[in-house]
Amino acid sequence: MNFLTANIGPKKHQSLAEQVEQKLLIYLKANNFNIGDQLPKEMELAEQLGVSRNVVREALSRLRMMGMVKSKKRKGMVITEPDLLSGLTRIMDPSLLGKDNMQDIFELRLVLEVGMADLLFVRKKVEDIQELNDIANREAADEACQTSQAVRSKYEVEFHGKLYAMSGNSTLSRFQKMLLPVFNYMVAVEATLDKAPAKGKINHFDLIDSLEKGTAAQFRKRMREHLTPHYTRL
Amino acid sequence: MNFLTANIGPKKHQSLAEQVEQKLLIYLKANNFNIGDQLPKEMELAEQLGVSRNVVREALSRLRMMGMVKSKKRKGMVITEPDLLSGLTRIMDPSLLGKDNMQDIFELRLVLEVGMADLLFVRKKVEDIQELNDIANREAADEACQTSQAVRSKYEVEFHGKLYAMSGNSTLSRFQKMLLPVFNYMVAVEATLDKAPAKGKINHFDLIDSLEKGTAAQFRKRMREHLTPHYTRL
DNA sequence: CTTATTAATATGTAGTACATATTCAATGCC
DNA sequence: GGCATTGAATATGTACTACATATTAATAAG
Repeated sequence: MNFLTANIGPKKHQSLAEQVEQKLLIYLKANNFNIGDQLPKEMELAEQLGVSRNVVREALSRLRMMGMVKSKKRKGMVITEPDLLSGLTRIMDPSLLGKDNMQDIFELRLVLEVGMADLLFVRKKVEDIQELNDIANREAADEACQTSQAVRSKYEVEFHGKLYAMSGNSTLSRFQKMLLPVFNYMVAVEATLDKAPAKGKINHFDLIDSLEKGTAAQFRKRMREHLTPHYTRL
Repeated sequence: MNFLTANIGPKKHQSLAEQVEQKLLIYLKANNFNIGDQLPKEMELAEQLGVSRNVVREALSRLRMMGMVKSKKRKGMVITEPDLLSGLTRIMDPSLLGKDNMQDIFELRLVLEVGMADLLFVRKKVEDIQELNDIANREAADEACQTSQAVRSKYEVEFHGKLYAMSGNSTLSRFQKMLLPVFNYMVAVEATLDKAPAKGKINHFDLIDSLEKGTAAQFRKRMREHLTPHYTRL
């Protein structure tokens, strides 16, 4: 049973490459392959699917991009584990995205940082708290924070980035890094609209304090408060 | 200035298709195109990049997959707005992903549902509350819930799906739908490990009640409590 | 038995040819 | 003149061939 001949329904005006991509995905999902398993060679796939090798390669190019397969010169192709964020890393850019998508991303960040609390409390380590304190202390000592939004932003990114890293969820952490340009863009737009990015009542020390001695619920509340300036954008 | 000749650094053993993809991405980002703008034709790109049309098409296949460009037979290619989740929709499948990635996704769901509270409070409508009540009432009246995990799961999905929809964040909502198979798989594994998916102390009516008359902070707390059975997996 | 050479293999790249869909212009008819 | 039809032009979509490249396997030489 090879599933390469699966009927993918009456999609309208789909190119062969798209159809083949779908069939390959069905094929991969249905056969429960393991990482490292060998795939048929391009020519075999082309014959089985009744298309040219060219079309097969255009479809495989997509799978390769997602990290689902890897190919070597004479070894052929093997299954690999896809990268969850392979697509996002390429398109997470203010110059490529529209207003709605950026708003969604902006909101997503707020959701993540407030919802992340339990992960942090489960996985926090004393060294982590120490590092957060270091960042907050450097921030407090840096006079440039008073005048420069860029400097403020630098510490903000460093502090919150550390929180994501502490979550122990590498997908989450990677997502945050990708999200930064979009978020910064949104904040910049915010600034031009005279919606001053006023500092919330809760600062980084308050967050650390809660993380160290408080509860997840309290931390969420403080984080929500800390992010209040951004929540006005909803 | 075309940026197609951008130096993409000394990446080792990259195929031409990958290199061209990168160059095209740089090209698109740097030129601040608008949706609908025309792109050079494939042959022109091939010449400018010094590669065959074949290679260009393999790269373009990826961009098409992400929804960044659309091409029509004689019109050529135009810029379109990429789909944030085009990659994820393809790979979000338990049979393709490994343990770590699935754990990340599992956690992500918990983070999202707890962190989502403020979006819900900003955007909730009376009809939404009504619909949530309908779901919860149907669930309470359905005796099959006592015996069948599948039936319980059905209402669970429906209720939480409605919450995502209420968030007003379509990316978030779409993500939830894609996340379901993975989450269900994790729960199924959970079940075999005898970690009974005991019901939390907070049920759907409690969540509705909070959403209707309470605060976001309270809702987060209840949602966290509602999800407690799953939080044991952290 | 080990090493060097050679052959075989599957992907990567180039190039040509043609199919297909769509636009645009020219033609011819009323 | 206005309008429909026809036909040419164009860019993508698909097929096919040829060869380059890297890697493995087999073979020959010492």
